[in-house]
Amino acid sequence: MKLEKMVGERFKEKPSDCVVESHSLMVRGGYMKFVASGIFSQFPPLKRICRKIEQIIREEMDAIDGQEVLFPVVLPSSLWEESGRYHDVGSELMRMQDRNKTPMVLGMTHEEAAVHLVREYGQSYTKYPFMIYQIQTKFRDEGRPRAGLIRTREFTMKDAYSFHTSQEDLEEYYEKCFRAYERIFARAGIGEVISVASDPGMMGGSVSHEFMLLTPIGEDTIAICPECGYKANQEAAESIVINKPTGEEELKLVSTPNEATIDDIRKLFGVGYEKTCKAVVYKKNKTGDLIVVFLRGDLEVNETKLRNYIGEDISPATMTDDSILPAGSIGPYKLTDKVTALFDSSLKNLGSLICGANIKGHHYTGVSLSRDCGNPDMHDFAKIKEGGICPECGKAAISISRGIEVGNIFQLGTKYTEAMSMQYIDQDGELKYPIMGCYGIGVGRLAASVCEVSRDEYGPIWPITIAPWQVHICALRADEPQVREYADKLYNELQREKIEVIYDDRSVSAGVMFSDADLLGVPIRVIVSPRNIKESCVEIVTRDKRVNMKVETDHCAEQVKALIAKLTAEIEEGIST
RNA sequence: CGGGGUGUGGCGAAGUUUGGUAUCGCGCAUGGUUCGGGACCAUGAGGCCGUGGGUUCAAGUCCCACCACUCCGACCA
Repeated sequence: MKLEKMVGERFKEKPSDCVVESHSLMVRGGYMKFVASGIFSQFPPLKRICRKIEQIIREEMDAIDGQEVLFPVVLPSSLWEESGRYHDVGSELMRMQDRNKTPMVLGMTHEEAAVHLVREYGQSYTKYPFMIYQIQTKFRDEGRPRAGLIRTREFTMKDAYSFHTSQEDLEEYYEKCFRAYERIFARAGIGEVISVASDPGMMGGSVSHEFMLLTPIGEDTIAICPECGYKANQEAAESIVINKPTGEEELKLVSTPNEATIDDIRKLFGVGYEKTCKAVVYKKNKTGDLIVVFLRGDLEVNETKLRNYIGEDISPATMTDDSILPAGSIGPYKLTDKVTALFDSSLKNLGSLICGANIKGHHYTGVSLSRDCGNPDMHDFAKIKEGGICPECGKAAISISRGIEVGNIFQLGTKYTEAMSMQYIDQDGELKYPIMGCYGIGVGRLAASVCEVSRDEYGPIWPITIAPWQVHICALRADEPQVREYADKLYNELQREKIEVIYDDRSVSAGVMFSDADLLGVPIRVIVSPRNIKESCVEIVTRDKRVNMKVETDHCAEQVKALIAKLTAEIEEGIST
């Protein structure tokens, strides 16, 4: 490919609405173009990167006996009615009608389609286990797309679905897929991706993992224990708080006209967090019923845990002056029975708390939950925090990081096969529901993630395994016959060797040529110039600046090939087999 | 869904307070001079100032409505 004729253009100025580097570089580098919020077209460089990522995924899925299939983008709503998700899912599911007014949806995930495809096939236990996967466009009408390709509405995703006749078999396959994912990320050049335990959410099932690339711009929060290696998404991590038992004190009503927050209370009474009790109010989305969560003053509510406990959707409720609860003065003692009170385990052993009195501008001191509030049950509703206690090894060593979720895997169980009546006859002639697993990777997000962690101030530094081209020839002063003659020859020679090469023979200044090359991020660059030709040599440099050498023109092609082999080997070395 | 912000040639911005000829840089085209990190000179093309209404002799600028995009938060199967 000649750069001269490649569609898309590269430019210097950072687009005004880019807040993360991968987004800015991919727009500036002519990788993609904005079409609508969360919707992009891809220019050749990005398309090539995605194709390579897809190929890696394909090879690894095939290696664990995956069978590639293709589901439709547009599905009849009736299929989603079968699983019950047509009504469970919110507005992320794009709903529409076809010309006959039949309700249709745009596929945002394909569990239903997968079950639909194989439910006649899978009628006998002898067919199991098997896994089907596709690489295809998904559409999720996200409320808030952001950060370029990190969170889009339309995106390409590899989604895989496995079917088993026993939980043990699922677990064994899950483990195989886990390893395949590690190989995929390593081959894509981001072997540093970690796996974390996650909350399965409304997907159903029990066990699930997310694959996270740690970076400050990530949308997920992850708890890591450096002592024992425990890693979990913050929303799934158990929060453990151990309080030294405190003695009980006399209950006293105190006027606190100006104290509404925990910090106000601590200042007024000169106490630590172990004396404070925070109240956070939520409402059930369906009924509007209020729920108050009480927890120790220094902690925050983990809404995922709360949602899972309640079993339905909730959202934060704002208390106004005419609400039944007085904002800033809500407490467990003498609380109205019109709301549900829940208690976090962080309040255990605390015998003397300062709590809101449920009277505007008043607090009680000396509240004992066991003595005054009927000794309520306590559950884990809090977010684990920096320095918190590790649920695995018990040391107070948890560190909190941000990460991009580049893949996830779930043990689904029989949620979909039951809902959609997929059954097989087992050895004993009994009818049973197959057990499912599902496994996803976002292709574009993975490309953007690599860019995010592998770049410098001038552009991306693509790993050779997913780079849009392997070699970039910069012919400085291609108007000089000797330069042109040699560069043309090299270009043809490399292409004959099936090396992917982008050739820049434009009559532009060296600055422009190098800047464009930096933005394209091709790992190996060959510089042909009058200066080099005079010495019968060329320069071979790598985008990451680790290699910078002059070689004789006659040996250039073989040196390039050796370098490609070396860079590829470096990436493959880190891969477990 | 809650709260902010922004819409002016392809890109980045000024102009809006105080209404009066559409402005700058980059890019693009043509010619010339340059030539190893986004060169220089000259000439030129390109904009119903997000949309619709209103006020006014006159609206990018003031008023009303709408739309789009974006940031923070919520949701994200």
